[in-house]
Amino acid sequence: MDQPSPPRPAVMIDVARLAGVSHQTVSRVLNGHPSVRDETRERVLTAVRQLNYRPNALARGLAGRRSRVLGVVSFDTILYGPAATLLGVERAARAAGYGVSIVTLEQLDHDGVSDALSALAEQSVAGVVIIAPFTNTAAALRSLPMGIPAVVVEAGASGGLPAISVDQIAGAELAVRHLLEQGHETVWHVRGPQNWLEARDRESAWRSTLEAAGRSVPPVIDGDWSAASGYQAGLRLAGDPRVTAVFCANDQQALGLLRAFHERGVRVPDNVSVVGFDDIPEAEFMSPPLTTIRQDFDEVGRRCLAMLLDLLDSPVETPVYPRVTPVLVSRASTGIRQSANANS
Amino acid sequence: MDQPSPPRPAVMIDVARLAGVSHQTVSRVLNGHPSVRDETRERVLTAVRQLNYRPNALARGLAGRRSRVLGVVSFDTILYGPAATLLGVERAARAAGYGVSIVTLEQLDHDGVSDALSALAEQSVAGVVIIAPFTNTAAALRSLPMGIPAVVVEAGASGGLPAISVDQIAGAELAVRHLLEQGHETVWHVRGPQNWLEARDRESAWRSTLEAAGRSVPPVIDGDWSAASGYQAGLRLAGDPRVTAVFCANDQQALGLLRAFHERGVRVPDNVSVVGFDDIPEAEFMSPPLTTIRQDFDEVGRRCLAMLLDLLDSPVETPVYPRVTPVLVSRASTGIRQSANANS
DNA sequence: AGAACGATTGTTAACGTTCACAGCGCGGCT
DNA sequence: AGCCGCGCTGTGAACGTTAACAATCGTTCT
Repeated sequence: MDQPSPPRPAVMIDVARLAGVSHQTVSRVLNGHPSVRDETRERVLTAVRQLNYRPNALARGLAGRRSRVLGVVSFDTILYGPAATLLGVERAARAAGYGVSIVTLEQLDHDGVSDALSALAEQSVAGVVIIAPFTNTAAALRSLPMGIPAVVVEAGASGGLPAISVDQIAGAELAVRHLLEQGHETVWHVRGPQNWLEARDRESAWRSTLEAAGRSVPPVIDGDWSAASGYQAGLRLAGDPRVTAVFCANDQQALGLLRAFHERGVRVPDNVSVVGFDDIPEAEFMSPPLTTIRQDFDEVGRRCLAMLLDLLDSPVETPVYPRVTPVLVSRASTGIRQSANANS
Repeated sequence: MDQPSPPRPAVMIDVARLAGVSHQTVSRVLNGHPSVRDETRERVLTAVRQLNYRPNALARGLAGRRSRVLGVVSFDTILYGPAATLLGVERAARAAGYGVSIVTLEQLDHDGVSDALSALAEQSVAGVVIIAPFTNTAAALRSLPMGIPAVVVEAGASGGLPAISVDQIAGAELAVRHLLEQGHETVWHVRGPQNWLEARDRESAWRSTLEAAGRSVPPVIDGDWSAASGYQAGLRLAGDPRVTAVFCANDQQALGLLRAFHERGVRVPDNVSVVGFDDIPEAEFMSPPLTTIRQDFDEVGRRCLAMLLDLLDSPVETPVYPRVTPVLVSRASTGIRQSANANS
């Protein structure tokens, strides 16, 4: 009788019939194959619109080799860094006509990464972006017998896998130099969790920058990215008169540190200057507003995708992309150190 | 010659051959069909392990009807709420054996939602979770001629679509009551962006709770979730002696507000009490630690998924799930109001 | 003029799985 | 004895697309 809007969505053969061509011609038009007459192409496209036809990605993936879907393996998508990177990748992927499937890791060991990758392989994703900047991710990846093209975010020397990274070394240098230039004798450091590569890079750059400037290197304080750990570090540092400048491995830790200082009557930046890392949206509104290192995660996402697409085209050579350079955002939590230089 | 590890992954027919059965029997074993002899099942499973066989999700989706992949339409995955919900949904989905494809909305209008849903439909997802709590999402959804089962997070009366939501009304009531109980004459409100349903709910609950208690309702202050907008609001409220208690629509706004108060010498909670909403991880370490309303996003994610799976089983009746109840987390930003009540 | 060529289109066979149905062997019932 | 039914297994045909090859037509080269 009537089917004003067919309950079953149109498929390629329907379009072909309506346009009076074969299904293969429709396929050619959709994939931009050159040898199709303009008049035919028009006819097909009209039919496509008329039926509101959308090609079935599953069938596409099955028949062809590529699946227009990328996988993303992430860790804690509530953390600012991973979340921002994920968003960047997703945007870039969508712009390039790819869908994005995500898997968040529960455990960080070899099996965790392996399971995640298997799950994605099952969906036959065309490629994978791994946002899991752990020291042991590299090892896990190396031993993976997978044929899927993959790029890694922030994984340092990750077993030969192509990687995109923000230049953590440069960032930490910016932070330490900024503090030294303001007249501080040295800079203390609240580092991030040791199984994160970024944390290690920041710590070692902090150390080497101090050494290069001929300053003493104070003992490092442990942290785990959380504001709570920064708070603990703050309580520990608050009593120490030698502490005039602190570089926190991320902004949340800096927040906790500021809180502890505030409680203990340590004034920032009058008594102690503080620098964070990331430039989370809240940094500008902390008490006082936090000087920090900004990373362009959107750019990271874009480059990741560009790299992955390069890799899909020519799987032989691994493209090399430059590191993304972070910048210093100077706010009220750091100030010129008045005379009274350190102890004496 | 030799193929110690075949370059091409094994498929079902390979398993069948190795186990000495037909491909269909393999399929039955994999899908838990009851009528397979135990001995046969064992033989098949052994072959599966031996070949490291993983079923191809694309082929599965094409042949059967279901595709073991769920779609998630989200908005700003850097915001705490959406990010946490996304994580919750992903975890629950993975536990149920589903993959998750995400699409983040760029624009909030009808076309945006429509495009996102089309993109997911193309991948023939089994169902969709929509984390896009906008006032006009509802309208966009209603006019969507889609056959995909969908559940919506926080969408209030969203055109008959099944929805999971945190009880915003109850949350806002908790906040306002808490402040009134501490002796405040009334409570001011910095609301969220007007196109978010949650913002509207919180505002109207704030209003009605005040009215129910017979208190005057001060003019509402605009905000947009950002700390920056909270800061602006804070500057505006700081000079006003009538302001003794403020309920911010989210924690970021509260952060900005606290910053503005701090700058203007308004002490919290001595002069003004502040309550936020969400209980972001940073809330505990603000200056002072923020009293706020905690939402259990993990629970939201779990229920979302349970609901969607129910819906997949029986598409006829829309299951009804209770709202998730938020709780008050009392911290130092609110305190008992000392005598000196309001102005005069 | 004959043949070979390029442009355009159609035909058939994959891709790897599930679904629908047909078979087989065995026990219990009439 | 024959028949039905049940537990188990196999066979063929989908699903919707792309890849590989064949076919047709008008043109150009020798």
